[in-house]
Amino acid sequence: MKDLLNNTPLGKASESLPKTYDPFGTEKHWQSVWDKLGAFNPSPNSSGEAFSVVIPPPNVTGSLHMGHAFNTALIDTIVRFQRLQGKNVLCLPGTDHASIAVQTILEKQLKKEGLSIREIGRDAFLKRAWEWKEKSGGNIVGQLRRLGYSVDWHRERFTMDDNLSKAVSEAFIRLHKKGLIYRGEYLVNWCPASGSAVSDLEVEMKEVDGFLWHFKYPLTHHNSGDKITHLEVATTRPETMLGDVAVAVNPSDERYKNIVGRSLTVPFVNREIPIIADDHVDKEFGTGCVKVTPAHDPNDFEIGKRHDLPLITVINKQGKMNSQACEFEALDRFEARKLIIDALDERKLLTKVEPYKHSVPFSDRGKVPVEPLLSTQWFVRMKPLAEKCLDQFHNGHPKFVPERWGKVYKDWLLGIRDWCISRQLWWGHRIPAWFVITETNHELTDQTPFVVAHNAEEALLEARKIYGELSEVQQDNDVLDTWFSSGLWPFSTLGWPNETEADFKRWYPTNTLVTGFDIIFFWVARMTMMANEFTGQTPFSDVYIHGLVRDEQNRKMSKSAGNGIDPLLLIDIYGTDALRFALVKEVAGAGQDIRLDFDRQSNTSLTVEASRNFANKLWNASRFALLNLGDFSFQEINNDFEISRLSLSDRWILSRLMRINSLSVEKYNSYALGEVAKGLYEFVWNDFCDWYLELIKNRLNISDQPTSSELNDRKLALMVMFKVLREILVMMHPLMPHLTEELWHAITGSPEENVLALESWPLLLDDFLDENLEHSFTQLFSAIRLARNLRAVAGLKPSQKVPIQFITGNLDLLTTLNKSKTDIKEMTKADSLEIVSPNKLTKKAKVKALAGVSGELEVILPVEGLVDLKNLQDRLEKDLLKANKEISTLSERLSNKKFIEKAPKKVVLECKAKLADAEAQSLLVRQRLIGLK
RNA sequence: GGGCGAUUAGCUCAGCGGUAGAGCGCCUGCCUUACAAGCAGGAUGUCCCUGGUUCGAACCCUGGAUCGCCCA
Repeated sequence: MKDLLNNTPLGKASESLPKTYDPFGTEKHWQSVWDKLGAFNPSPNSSGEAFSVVIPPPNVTGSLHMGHAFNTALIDTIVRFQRLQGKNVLCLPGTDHASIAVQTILEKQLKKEGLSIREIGRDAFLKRAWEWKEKSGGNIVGQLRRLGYSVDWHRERFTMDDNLSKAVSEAFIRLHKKGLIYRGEYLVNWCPASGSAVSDLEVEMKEVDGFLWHFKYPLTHHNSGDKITHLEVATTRPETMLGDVAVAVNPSDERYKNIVGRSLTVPFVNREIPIIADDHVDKEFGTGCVKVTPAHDPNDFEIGKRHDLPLITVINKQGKMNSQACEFEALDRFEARKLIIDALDERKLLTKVEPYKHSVPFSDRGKVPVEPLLSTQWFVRMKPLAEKCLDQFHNGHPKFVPERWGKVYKDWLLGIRDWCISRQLWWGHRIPAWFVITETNHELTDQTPFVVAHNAEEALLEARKIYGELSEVQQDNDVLDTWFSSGLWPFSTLGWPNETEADFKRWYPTNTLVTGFDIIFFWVARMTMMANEFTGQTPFSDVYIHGLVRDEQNRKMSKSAGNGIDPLLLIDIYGTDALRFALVKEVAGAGQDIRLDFDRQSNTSLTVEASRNFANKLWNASRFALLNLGDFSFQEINNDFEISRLSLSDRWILSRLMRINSLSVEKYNSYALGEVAKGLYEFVWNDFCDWYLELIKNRLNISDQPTSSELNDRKLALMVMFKVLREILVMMHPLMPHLTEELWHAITGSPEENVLALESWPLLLDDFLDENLEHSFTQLFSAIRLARNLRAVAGLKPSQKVPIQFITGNLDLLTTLNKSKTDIKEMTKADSLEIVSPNKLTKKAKVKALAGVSGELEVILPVEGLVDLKNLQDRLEKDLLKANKEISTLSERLSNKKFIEKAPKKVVLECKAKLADAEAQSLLVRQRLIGLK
């Protein structure tokens, strides 16, 4: 760009911009300039109020999807705005190791090669994982860069970096010391596909069509007086019957009152089990008898605890029946189900099979039903952590936008449950606990004691201190839930546990967290809990929750559903700024999901195309400015102008400019980014391009021998145009960073190293605000539209010049129109223009002139015979109908006494004014219609 | 079962007490030397239904319908 400008003769910038905006070279160019300048690498020592954001780290699972692009667009818009506000902004990027997801991918790859992780071993597997991380992480970083993300790449973090891993072990150790981490045998959600426990949050309930099987358990001992010989139970999972340890009934259930305490015999395993009474049993459901399998069902587990029942596991970690399952041993759980049904049927114990819709817990990642399984795992005691957050929340920390998500957050904290943090995986942070195996004869059992430490040496020292010099230790094989490290993200990335780090001191706590509502529990709440525990502060003041990107059929875009759209595909077609603008503009105020249209046949999106067109509009407005610059230097034109010499239209556009400035600041600050985008879109396209640029064309396009006053006015118009344009570019910059940066340099001549990204937000000058003037211009514009409409209705050629008369009895309007006579003439292609009040009209148009009416304004085009007047007549009749309808509704309202009494005066007056307008219009239209006949 | 959200023009969505708006699409004219990725003009709505509050309801409140999400 710079070269083009310098090479043009006479320092003219004209004709240096191509006709359409080509985003591709521009984007690459400015991204590298920003990089080179270190524009987004703040120093903690710089002045300015601190503003910081940590980005939600994408998983290193391959590549980004539209959701990331959306999140990125929002965050980058916010931080770029804050930079323009003069703040010392840190936006810190990074990626997440995503234990389960990555390990799943790698295991699939191994399988293709005919290998398994057991075969290649832990070290070789981890080597592969790191290779994968390098590749995927690099890919993701490349994608984020193409989005124009103004983050500090020098501070890029990965959750398994040394420092962050140290933070993880430190956090674990501290929690353990406080007694908030414990090891226990509990029913966990076992995912047979990934071979690991998963947390409650990683389980998704799905409605499935299944069956409810009813079958009988016979009483073990018959008494002669027994009316009942057996109890009937119902279940959706018959295979668990082998692990049944009781049948429960409601204590108030008359049907079974007498046999509580007796026992039943479980078929196949021939186990004698008690009939117990428990309040939680629903008398109405099925037969009112519930089989109890504490080792395989969370509800039964609770019943088991209450009644001190044994736990019998019958399904193993591979999802197969174990040795407790007698003849069904080694069968897959679903296979066993079938055979057990058959066997029950054979023994005449099966009484009923009914189709039944029920919820089945599925593993998020493995996409298979999870198996509630008894196992020893690590847990975090969450209640104390949650309580701190609830306290903070009551004091307004963090603030949720939109507010309603705060309630979701709070409710979850109120019902908090302990968090299973161990995962039977290899990729991730290995649990910093070492078992003192010498205490249990070199075997790892649930009784083996352990020590918690930062590393093996420390662990060994600790163990020997407690258990004697001969102790040997062995580290726990499992890794931590990925969210454990994500929970530390806002402070581990800034240097914690070293709280004296400059970054930590300068930028913690952070300001805004921007993320989707789907991870409020997973991530947001985990971060607030960890942060309150370890730093004593809520890690961000605001949480801006946005919706999800959905596809054209309203489905959530996801890789697994295969309906994701690669953001780069759209970027390649329309450019980054177009995509970003489209995403931000679609944001609803209330954090709704956004739907992005996309034609998979042609790879096109009308929404993004509209934004691309807007980018082009802005491009061409700048091009227009440059083409008119003539011999002026940028310096001359960018100077302050004399306010007293401004034309009405100058004052008008400056008033509009100030209005959009203040509106934008307000909306940016309240995260109403979509409204900022819409507001600027309208201002640029309608006010600036459609009206202002059109209005000044005749001032710019002066004669060959201009007078000095013409020359001065031309310069003034240029100065105003350039000022408005410059400020538009600053305000638009957070939304379309590349385009605006390019145009900024083009229209200011700034050297490359003075980037718009680091400019200051334009001053808001209240003196320019002029509400009355804006109102006058609204009237002026409708007058022009009226004339144009008349031309169109009459079928006049756009180029055809005609005489035009404006007639109005409204003095204000008359003044307004008279002041802008030249403009009106230009905008309506009038060869002569008369603006008069009705009584000044010398000779009434006797010819069958074209006439249009709007309110108190009449427009007359005295051209006879050029057109068929039928069209015009229809038009007028329609206007009349409309006016009369308005008259009737308005007069009805005004005749309502209560309305006059109770409605605000202002409303009543408005109503009267409107009625007067409508009556005037009706009268004028009728006169015109008569005139036509 | 509990909670949340949505329902407005053909499509995607704004508006949230004072006679319905935008973009896209559609119709009619225009290659008017910034932009055809454009310009000018135009058409289009029981604002899901139902009661109620109010002088006045798309907007607030009852109840309901449909769709979607979260939690159990």
